[in-house]
Amino acid sequence: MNVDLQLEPKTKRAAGAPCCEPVVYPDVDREQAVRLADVAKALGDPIRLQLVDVLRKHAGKVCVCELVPLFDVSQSTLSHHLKKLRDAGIVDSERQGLWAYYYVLPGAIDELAGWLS
Amino acid sequence: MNVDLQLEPKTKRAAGAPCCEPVVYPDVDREQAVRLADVAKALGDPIRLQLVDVLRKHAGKVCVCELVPLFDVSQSTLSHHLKKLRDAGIVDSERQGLWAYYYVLPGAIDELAGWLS
DNA sequence: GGTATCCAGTGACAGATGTCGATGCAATCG
DNA sequence: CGATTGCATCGACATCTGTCACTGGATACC
Repeated sequence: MNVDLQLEPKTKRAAGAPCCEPVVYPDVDREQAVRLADVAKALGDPIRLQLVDVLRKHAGKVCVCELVPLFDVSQSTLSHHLKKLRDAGIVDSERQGLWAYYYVLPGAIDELAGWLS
Repeated sequence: MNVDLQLEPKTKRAAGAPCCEPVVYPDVDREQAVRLADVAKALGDPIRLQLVDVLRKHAGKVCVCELVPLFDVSQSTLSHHLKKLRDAGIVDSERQGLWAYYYVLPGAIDELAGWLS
């Protein structure tokens, strides 16, 4: 790796001529980029990232009432973040009487992890 | 994996008593979460994600004039996205006469990739 | 010097985001 | 039934974000 092709000294193009043909193209198409970016965006907040971290490491379903005291935000704000993670397909929830239990859906994160590696 | 500890039926707490003690804690501290979230946020836009994809796959330094025609946005918008990636420490640039060449800084992405895997 | 080219920055603007308090709602307890 | 509890949603607000047209600075050519 690190091929580092030497920067060929481009000469100024002739007046009116196109600058230069693109020689590189995206490997991921637009559609996949939107999917991956959606997941990355959902992880682009420290609270949401820590939420996912807690849920992943716990390897089970965690009650919202255990999550709220871990963060320095109001309960409604945390609920909002959990909804964002749900909308991004990263987590899902399950009602059990009064309580709601959250857990990670492994698939969505794996696609981003695969692209990053 | 998938231990799936059975959801113990919590009984309603006594009036005034705290709901339940948190038994799970984040594995990444706040500081690391901010760093990781910053990188994820920078990747949270399809154009920026494709930009990084192009730069990574090309394994070299790519001229801005090659990047512009790949995307359906104005030059100034693309420059704005490149600045965001620079600010996040994901890419850096190098001037060569009139042209600017961008390339990926491997480190920043690796930390996020490690956390995701 | 004068002109053309590449690219970063500015200003503007609509829309999204993070946050809170207040409210709503279903389930549970007494 | 009435009261309480856990959680989602609403309304409001300030801030951030993505986009464009325009400007400006540096470099290269004639």
